[in-house]
Amino acid sequence: MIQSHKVRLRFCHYNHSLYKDYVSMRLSRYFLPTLKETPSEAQIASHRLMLRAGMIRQSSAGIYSWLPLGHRVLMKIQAIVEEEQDAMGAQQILMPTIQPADLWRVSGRYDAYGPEMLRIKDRHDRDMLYGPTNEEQVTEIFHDCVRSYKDLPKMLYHIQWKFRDEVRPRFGIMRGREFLMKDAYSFDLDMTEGRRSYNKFFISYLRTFARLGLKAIPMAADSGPIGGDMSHEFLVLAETGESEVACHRDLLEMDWSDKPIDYEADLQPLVDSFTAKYAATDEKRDAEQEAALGDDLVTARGIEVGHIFHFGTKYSVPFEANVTTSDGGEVAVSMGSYGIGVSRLVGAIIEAFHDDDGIIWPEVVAPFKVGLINLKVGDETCDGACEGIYNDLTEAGVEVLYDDRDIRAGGKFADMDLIGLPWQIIAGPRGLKNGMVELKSRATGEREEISLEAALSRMAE
RNA sequence: CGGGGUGUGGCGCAGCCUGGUAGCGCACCUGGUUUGGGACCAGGGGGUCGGAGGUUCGAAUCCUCUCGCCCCGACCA
Repeated sequence: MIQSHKVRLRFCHYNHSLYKDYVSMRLSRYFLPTLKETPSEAQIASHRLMLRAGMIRQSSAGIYSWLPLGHRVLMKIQAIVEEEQDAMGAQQILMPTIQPADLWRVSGRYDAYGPEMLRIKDRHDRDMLYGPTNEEQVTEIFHDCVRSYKDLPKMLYHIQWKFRDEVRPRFGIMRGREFLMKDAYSFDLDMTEGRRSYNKFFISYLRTFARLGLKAIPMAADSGPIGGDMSHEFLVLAETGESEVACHRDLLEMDWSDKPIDYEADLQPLVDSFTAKYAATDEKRDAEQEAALGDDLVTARGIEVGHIFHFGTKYSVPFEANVTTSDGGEVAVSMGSYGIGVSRLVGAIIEAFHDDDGIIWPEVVAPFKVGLINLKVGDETCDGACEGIYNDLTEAGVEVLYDDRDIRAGGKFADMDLIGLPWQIIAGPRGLKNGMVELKSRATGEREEISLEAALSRMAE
């Protein structure tokens, strides 16, 4: 019943790295506590649907447990983020969630950060904190381990739970206090080299979000103390976005999901082709430029899913993260940091893909590819056909969620639409008499009556 | 952190104003009838009404304090 197949995803936020086979499932055994009614606290679609689809449960304000269905999606998103980070040359590490306050005293941020930082004391009465980010930690590691310009450039990333004690968490996991984030850090000899790293992340982010089925628009962001043009936010357009944004229509048309990128080539022209076009978050909008765009102007609401930033020597100086140069001198390395809100992406994807009946997962992150509905459990023909479909698809490497529960058809349809698997195979006694099943696309709602064999080969493609 | 709201079984809610010992729908369990878009009948289990103090013969209900959660705003991946 449970068989290994080619769908492999990596778990990485545990103590050891391991590969896990994602398997098909029988709904009668699956932990999927769906809700018919909407919990009153959920205001926006993604929050509502994640609770109703049994993906998450709230623990306290802005803190959630991830149930099997939600966890699967989260891990799939994480796996795609990892693949794209690996592809651009970043290396995965894993830093702690709990950090010593002393580390943050070096950069001065222990006092600067304010009540958003969750502060803890250990049994020895030492000041600790639950990390809201990891610049200090990674810079210390770099300081300890790297001496020479010959070791540069380096790009390190990790995917870890972070905590920011938001005054007002909201929108479910979209703005929780605890959240899963990919953050990466680049180390270069100088700003010029730093820009090369920055550009790699810029392009890599376009690919990552495109692969997830999202249109994420890079928009100039406040670049802080360093100034210049080396900070961008990536925003997904969605009705329930937190801020009003505007951009050139052309930026909506980009699709990087299947374009090969040579990360060692000069990426500047590519980056320029995006940054040249107008794109602004609400606080950066410019009425004059927008008027000039005319029909090419698009305004919408946006969800920030990524942020890249070059900050030079802000941390390398206090941590003395220096390298020797080719002429025997010594310089503090030039650094950048690059974030992707992994858990937030789950919400962002749902905001972008849902209807009144439920979620509509893009296939790449769908918890299962196919939902198999047995319309008459207990009927020999139906049970036999469904077992066959279930086993054949699973063996072919297709993830199937088989609704073998002995409940009414309406409940199965409703649950399947709610959890939003891309395809439904509906098998009932009526069609099976002639060897036919229904294949329904969740996205279009289209249903076609096709032979059992055709359904199998279509899904196994 | 300012402003507002809310807390009654797993979920959604009524009861509170006008105190008399807790109710409805869904879900759950049992039996039966049903069975292609969230069935019906009968029976059943589950709640110290967020917590503490007070008023009273008596408090879900009135008073005081407190905690949780949600919404608007400011702030943020």
